[in-house]
Amino acid sequence: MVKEDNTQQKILDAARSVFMKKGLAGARMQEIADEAGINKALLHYYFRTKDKLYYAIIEEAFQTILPLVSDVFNSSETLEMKLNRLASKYVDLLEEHRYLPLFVLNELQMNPGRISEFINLKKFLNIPNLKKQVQTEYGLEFINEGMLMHAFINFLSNMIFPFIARPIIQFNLGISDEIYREFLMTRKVLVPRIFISTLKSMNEYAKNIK
Amino acid sequence: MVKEDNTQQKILDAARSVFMKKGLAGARMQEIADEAGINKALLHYYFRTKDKLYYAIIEEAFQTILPLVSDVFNSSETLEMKLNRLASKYVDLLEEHRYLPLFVLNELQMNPGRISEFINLKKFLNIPNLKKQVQTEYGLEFINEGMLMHAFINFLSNMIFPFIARPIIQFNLGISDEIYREFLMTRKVLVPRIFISTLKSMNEYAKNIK
DNA sequence: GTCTATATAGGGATAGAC
DNA sequence: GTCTATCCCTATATAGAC
Repeated sequence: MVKEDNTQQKILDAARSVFMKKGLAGARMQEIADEAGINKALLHYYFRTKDKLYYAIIEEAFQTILPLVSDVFNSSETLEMKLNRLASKYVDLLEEHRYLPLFVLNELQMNPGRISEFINLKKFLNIPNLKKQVQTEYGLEFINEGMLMHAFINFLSNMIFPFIARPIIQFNLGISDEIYREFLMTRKVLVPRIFISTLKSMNEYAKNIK
Repeated sequence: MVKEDNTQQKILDAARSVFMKKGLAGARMQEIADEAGINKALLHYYFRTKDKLYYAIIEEAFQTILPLVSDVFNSSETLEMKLNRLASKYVDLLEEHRYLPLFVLNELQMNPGRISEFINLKKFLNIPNLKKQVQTEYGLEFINEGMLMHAFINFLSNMIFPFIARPIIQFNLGISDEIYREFLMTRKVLVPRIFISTLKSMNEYAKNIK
């Protein structure tokens, strides 16, 4: 009991690191053991199978992301505040956990059903409520739910994709870690602003069509 | 020599399908052989190792994407036409090859260097030229290269991310293939329009700061 | 070119001592 | 709880017949 938490934590840290870089099939139990400074048998003592260890990490990953989103969306702030807070938190989170987004997206691609227990998009993406806020706080009365869907997906895309595509962008354009980091930090304020300006533009467009 | 092209093609088709779904480590030579309707030994006869077969598929994937982008960017069309054509082609391509984007992004994450021979972002992302077109065709004189970089990354994000995140969005929001397909098709015209409206908004913002 | 059969290694998992 | 040794299956790769 003395070292239990400690060893378990070391295993989880090592497993997270290896699984995020290599995925389930690519990861080696030996490599995880090495990185944790223990031997293979002990991995199986704590987590009976590779699969179980993997899903401990998957669950942990989702529990890292979700409270953050949930917290913002269940607040009673103005839309502007919500967006700014969400963008800011996202950038910090993904900057710290560089492999997280691709890891999560891969798991969702491989196994969309298994993850449903963790994620409930509907809970966060309350379109009717979003619509109300857009109307009362910005007076955009021609915005419909379809437009909001597009705008929200764009918001997510703009937040997450620059992290996923980071290797190729940085490598190919010869951008240093430092510069790319600044680029990402700028987006904390830029992306929410673009979300609003996009909605305004959509609203104008819809008004003129009518 | 009689069946060579035929068998080789069957192998490539099968390998593409399996590698895209499972990745390098997750794919099984047996599964590829089965899907190609041949046996394992023949795989090794045509492509000596799993690795070589994998990189044949990787190369093919990049050769599918790049001419498309290159073609658009080396044309002398207006910016609006370029964007519309690029968006339209992208959507059709990714709709047809559902696993392509995540497959490519994974490879780039795993092995950013190895791929550099295929991709030359600098060639496409000619920021000075883009800036000139923005100024002459839309009169946006306050747009600088940093803003263009953000706008272009947003454009890419908005095009690609909805395909990557498709499983979770569809599954979780209970959206049918049919409806999500319509959603994506709409973006052929929507995303270019948002690119321009974003630049206009940035231009206003920059003007007022000055 | 294509097959069956097999060599060889790698890696997940367990037994058992301490 | 932690280790060493080992089991055993799976998967890549090759040999060799046709």
